[in-house]
Amino acid sequence: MSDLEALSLKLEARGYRVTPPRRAVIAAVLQQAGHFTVDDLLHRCRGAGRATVFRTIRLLTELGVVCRVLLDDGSLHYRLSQRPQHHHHLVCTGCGKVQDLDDCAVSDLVRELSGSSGYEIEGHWLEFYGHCAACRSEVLVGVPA
Amino acid sequence: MSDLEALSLKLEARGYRVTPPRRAVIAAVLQQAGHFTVDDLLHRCRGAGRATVFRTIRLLTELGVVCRVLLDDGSLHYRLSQRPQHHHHLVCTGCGKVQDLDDCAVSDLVRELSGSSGYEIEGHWLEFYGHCAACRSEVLVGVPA
DNA sequence: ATCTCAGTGAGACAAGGTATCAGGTAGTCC
DNA sequence: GGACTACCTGATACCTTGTCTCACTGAGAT
Ligand SMILES: [Mn+2]
Ligand SMILES: [Mn+2]
Ligand SMILES: [Zn+2]
Ligand SMILES: [Zn+2]
Repeated sequence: MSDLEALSLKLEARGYRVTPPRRAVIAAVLQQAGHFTVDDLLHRCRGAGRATVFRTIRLLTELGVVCRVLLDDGSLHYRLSQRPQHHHHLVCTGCGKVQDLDDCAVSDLVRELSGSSGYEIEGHWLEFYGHCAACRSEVLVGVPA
Repeated sequence: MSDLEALSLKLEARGYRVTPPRRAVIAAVLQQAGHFTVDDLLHRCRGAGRATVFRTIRLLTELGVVCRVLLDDGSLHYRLSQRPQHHHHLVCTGCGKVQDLDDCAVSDLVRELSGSSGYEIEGHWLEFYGHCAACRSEVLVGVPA
């Protein structure tokens, strides 16, 4: 079964219709290599209007099919989710490569904070930025000894 | 010395002129209770054009006078900084109250990740969301026993 | 007095996203 | 099959959060 079929079934199981525009958006998402904006998608996806692309991305986000990636400049990108559960990202600011982090690194912290702060903590944002090994060695090549 | 004077000196020390529009923006910032948008500021601040308000907020952010607060919906607000150093926030999604967290809770984590991931980690975003004690007890009042 | 340059505001522009609304179409019930 | 309905669609207007352009101003240096 193709990824597209699998996602179609997932939508149908949730009561959503799998229409040609939605199929087009999903296909475009599946073709994206790394993280992308809705505009990227629009350029690679004839067969769905702008509003529908935004609506479908929102849908896919709610279903956990894509995840939102917050870049260091504050802009939001999207990305085909590699993990169904809650997780965070390590983004290379050189090449844009994204590493999904296995587990939520702050769950202990959240528990601790819940106790000490008096707040009931219900959510958080966490993203890391840096340079991947490949981009680091590239930089080194350019630097005189 | 008033806060306004102190900030004026800080600007001058960095080589910036303290002009009436800048003074107006700073005064408006000092009057804000919690976090605010530039639009909030514009409504409470005659004496500076929109572009200047944005420019001044950017300046104050660079100087560490205000900090950016990322809300759970992804929108960016600003806030008079209570701590000069790098820190994170705990935001009440009920009343909007912001708690500044003393230290960066993920610095150990960053070090650990730097080793295990092969990335050189240079930055991160971290914000927590929840309900403060006051908002929690309010909710309880509304809930039937 | 003149020069220079940081700062200014009006307004254009841009990105990213939502609201509106008339029209299309899939599925359902008879 | 025909009628109904609920979902879905795209064009378009609109909104927010900024940045850019550009002619102008005004402080301060010489
Ligand atoms: Mn992810
Ligand atoms: Mn802060
Ligand atoms: Zn890289
Ligand atoms: Zn609260």
